[in-house]
Amino acid sequence: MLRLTLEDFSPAAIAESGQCFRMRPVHTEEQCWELMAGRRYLRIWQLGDQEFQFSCSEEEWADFFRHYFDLDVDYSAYRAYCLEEDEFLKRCMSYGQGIRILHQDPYEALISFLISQRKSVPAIRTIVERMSEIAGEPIENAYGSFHAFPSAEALAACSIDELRPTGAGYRIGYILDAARQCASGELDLDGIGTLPDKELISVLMKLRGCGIKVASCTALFGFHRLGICPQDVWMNRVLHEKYQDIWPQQYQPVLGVLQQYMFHYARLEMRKTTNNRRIS
DNA sequence: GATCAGGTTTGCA
DNA sequence: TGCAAACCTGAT
Repeated sequence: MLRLTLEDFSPAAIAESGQCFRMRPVHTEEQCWELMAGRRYLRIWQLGDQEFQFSCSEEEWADFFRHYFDLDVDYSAYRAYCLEEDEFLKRCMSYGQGIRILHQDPYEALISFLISQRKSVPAIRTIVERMSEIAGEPIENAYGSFHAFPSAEALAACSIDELRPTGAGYRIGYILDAARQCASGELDLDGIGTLPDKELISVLMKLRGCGIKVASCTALFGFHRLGICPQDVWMNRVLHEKYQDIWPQQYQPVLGVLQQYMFHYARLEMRKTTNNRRIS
């Protein structure tokens, strides 16, 4: 158990920001979240604005989770890219204060975002959870029974019929293809980690079911390429309505981070205004 | 029950 | 090169 004061950290915003699918509120406890990252389990309690308690040891924090939450970086440096006159982005950044771009495992990100196509966040969560139950290693701890994210080898060994109960539908073929390529070494995710952004995206896009959106999400959330901005329908609407279809040049180096604030804001605003599909 | 979902592939002009 | 239809199924 570990207690920390963190200035720019919001489990609620991170869990809802659509970048990961295995972090969720624990409803039986106040201000509490849990997550699986690979085979690691973590529980987080928010005790005050900046006061947190974590279920891991100091060693596991230092070795893994501190980096996982990108806490070695000061996000005010990213927010400083905001143009003085950009009131919209200012509102998004204030709204999403505490968002981090996680250092997720590239393979986990790839599989998760292959599933994400044409699916809502709750549906993706359900599918990932069931996939883990079917092919992931069981994990027992003081908080209950869980399943690790299935390894590429475990997934590759599955048949389409075994994965059908996940509800992933036609995406199952995409998942199996990708898992088999990772397991066989045909696709070396560690190896392509050194490629420049554009080449990384184009290698990922050779996978079946991996178009520009899924490749961009994998690059941003799995490879931490902060200049890459996944353009989905929400971000297209923001880009069109707020930026006349062109991102400000100055934003390019950290557009992925700025995008995350905008996406989070736009998604929750849209939910409120069902009649008027405009973002204010 | 209908409609849509944070897309991609395929087929056809 | 551009566009629409088809794809599976859960969530609302």
